[in-house]
Amino acid sequence: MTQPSLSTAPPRSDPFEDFLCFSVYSTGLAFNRIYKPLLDRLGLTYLQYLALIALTRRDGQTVSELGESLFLESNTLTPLIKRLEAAGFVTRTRDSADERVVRVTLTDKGRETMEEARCVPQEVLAATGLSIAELSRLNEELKVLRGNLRTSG
Amino acid sequence: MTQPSLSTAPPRSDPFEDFLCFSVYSTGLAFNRIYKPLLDRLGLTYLQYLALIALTRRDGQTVSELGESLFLESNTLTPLIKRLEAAGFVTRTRDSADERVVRVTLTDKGRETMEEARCVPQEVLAATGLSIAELSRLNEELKVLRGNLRTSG
DNA sequence: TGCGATTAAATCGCGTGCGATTTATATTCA
DNA sequence: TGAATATAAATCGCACGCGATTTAATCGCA
Repeated sequence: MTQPSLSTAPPRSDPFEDFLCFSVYSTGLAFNRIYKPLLDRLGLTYLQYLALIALTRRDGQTVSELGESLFLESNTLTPLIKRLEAAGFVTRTRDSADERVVRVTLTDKGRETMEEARCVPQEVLAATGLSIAELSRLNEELKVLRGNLRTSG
Repeated sequence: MTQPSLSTAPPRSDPFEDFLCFSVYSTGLAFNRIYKPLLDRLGLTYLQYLALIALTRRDGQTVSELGESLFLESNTLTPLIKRLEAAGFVTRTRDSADERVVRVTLTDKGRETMEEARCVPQEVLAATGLSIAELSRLNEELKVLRGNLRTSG
């Protein structure tokens, strides 16, 4: 044997090939990298964009209600919403009927910015390179997986 | 009409139902929440665990090589690896042939900890509630999606 | 009524991710 | 050789996520 065996060489292939969790994780990173330049123009981060989508669907939600949609809690959302408020996208007001509750409301600027963001989903869709049917099926499978992970946790 | 129309009521259902990017994002969060208690016992975060897996497959990798596996760069990896070093899991050494390069090597403690982590994948697998076939198919689909996102970015 | 329990948000500290820049080393090629 | 270029890590600042705790308001019930 004048050549070192290829089969004993240290593996240089993807060590996470078979790790579903890593595929989910790294696909999330990849999505973020697609969104970033699109949202930078609007002065939004991905999570801020999600929060504004939720408020566009239903304005005046409480921090907890937003958290149920986003699967996040006040330790993450309170600073996020304060940054959205500081940037002029939303206002935060204590509920007069229950002073513990903070309601988050879109400003005109917030609504206008979400109008400008109308084209974002199409651009992201194109970047996935998948058909609507494929995307839809993958989405359903992930929602099942997420549900399973959440109930077993 | 004595009752307000249901169809005009503000939607209270999941506003991200049809967002694949959100399913990926939130499934990633859900995975992290499954891993956290399992890895806390070992004194590792999820990303640290991934880095040690990569090193277990091939020890002595450079920061850049690790980055290729993890889809991350030195701005994320350098602090990560320094924390792993401070915790005694790895050593960092400048490559004598090229002093720009830093090689990361598992310590005995690092190898022992990864031995203790052997059972982690099974526990996560169980938490997914999916069959091996389903997991494998989903994994392949996500890898295609990730590849598409990366080439279009 | 009042006081203990509950609830909603906020706060704090730490570990990612990442754009932008900097530092140190190696390479290139006139 | 040596100055310009390229490359590998490191550094910096900011925005998440989240466990743990705190603060403030409401509820429950004797």
